[in-house]
Amino acid sequence: MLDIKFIRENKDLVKMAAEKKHSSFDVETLLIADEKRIAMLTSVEGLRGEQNKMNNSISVEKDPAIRGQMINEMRLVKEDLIKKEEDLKSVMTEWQSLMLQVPNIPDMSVPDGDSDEENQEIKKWGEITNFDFEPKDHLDLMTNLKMVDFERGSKVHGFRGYYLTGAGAILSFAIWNYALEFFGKRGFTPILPPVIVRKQNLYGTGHLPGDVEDYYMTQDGDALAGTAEVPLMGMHADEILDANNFPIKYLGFSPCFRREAGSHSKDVKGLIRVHEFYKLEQVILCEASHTESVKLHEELNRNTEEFIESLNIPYRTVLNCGGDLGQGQVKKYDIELWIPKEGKYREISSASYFHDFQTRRFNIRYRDSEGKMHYAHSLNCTAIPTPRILVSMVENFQQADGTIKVPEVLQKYFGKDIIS
RNA sequence: GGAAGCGUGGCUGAGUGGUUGAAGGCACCGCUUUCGAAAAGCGGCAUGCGGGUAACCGUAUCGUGAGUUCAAAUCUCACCGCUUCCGCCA
Repeated sequence: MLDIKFIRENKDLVKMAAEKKHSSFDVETLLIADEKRIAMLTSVEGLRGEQNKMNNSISVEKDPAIRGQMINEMRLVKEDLIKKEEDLKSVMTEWQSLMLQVPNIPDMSVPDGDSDEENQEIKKWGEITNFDFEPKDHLDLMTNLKMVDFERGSKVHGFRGYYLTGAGAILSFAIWNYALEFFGKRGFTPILPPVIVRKQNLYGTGHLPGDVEDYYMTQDGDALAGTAEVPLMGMHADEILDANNFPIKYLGFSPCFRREAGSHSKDVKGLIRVHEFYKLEQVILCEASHTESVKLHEELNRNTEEFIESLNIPYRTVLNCGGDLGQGQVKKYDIELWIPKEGKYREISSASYFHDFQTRRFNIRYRDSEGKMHYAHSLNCTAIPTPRILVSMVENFQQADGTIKVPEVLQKYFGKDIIS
């Protein structure tokens, strides 16, 4: 959500934002609705004013005859008011629905482009793994080592179902424990949030109204969150935060549910694209300063890069193009890990900042040192997704005999240095 | 699942139809006093929207939504949330 005043004063910017994000949103439609809204509001408020004034006179009037006459007069005003209020309400409904579709303004540094194919590589780390044998893909490797069971996974869950078994399960716990320690050292408070969330939280983060098809819903109308970002942001909804605690840093750990509607032909095999997975997610709330947002955005992304570096997996970082940005995102980096068998990098992390786009929707505010109220800024970045991280880990660290070396930093959590 | 109660500003807590955006207290911010501090005294202190250069004016907001009424924090209904008791259960 953007400030309507800002939209009015910067309609060209909003128009450019929609174009850059390849959104069909038309700012002119909103501005017309807004003019109507203001006109109706002014007229309704005028009538209400009249009513309030008269009501005050009625309440001090002692003479029953005069009083009765006044009340009768007010009946007429009320009829008029009811009609005007109905008109206002329908304009408001249209206005609100349009307001929810306004895209946030992307940063100047965001490149043009239609899809993830046009994201710009800004960094490459590590040597691409060379094998003196024919490497296997993660399906074969993990199935052979009984780390994963896709057949029974789809028997029980259906398409995209999987079981992590034995070493696959233990390795996941090792990663989670290591990540908890790694990010804990960087000032993040670990949180286990609820994942069954009210829909309003998805509106808050900006996932709705855009992506309705992507969510599993319960019979009570709640949604299963696709990321801990949702409950972590909802956590402070309607609160006035103490600015002394900024930046607030949370490390959420949660199951993540994605219907993957519309991606049926993509990544049909393996652990890249699944309906449920676990993710550690970094979320930050900070003061309303662009500079601070930018600084923390770099920091968040760097945290995950350093985490991957400590695992010694080759990666690259891309700057996402306009068409690959979410509605509320100002700028985004993706971190992609090298997948040897596919011969390409695959996304495992996404770092973005939103300015006050989300906090406006969630009504998360704070007072500055002068007592003035502001919406906080929000940011988030994947810390580590499992099992997706396993794909590149097992493929990169496989050996000729089909066993897998455990990254050094994980060994103390995994208990062994080889998966065999 | 059954029963009862509750939901007011940053916090606490009055307020059951009429000049109530809402008493009192705490916290916070000024000033007085003090060498300084504490204490005390005086004053200030909600947010959104619209208008105005501004002082300010109008309007809305007492969990949410609908309703009754000339008028709702106050009455009615629904929903949401919380608390307590009983039952059930991982």
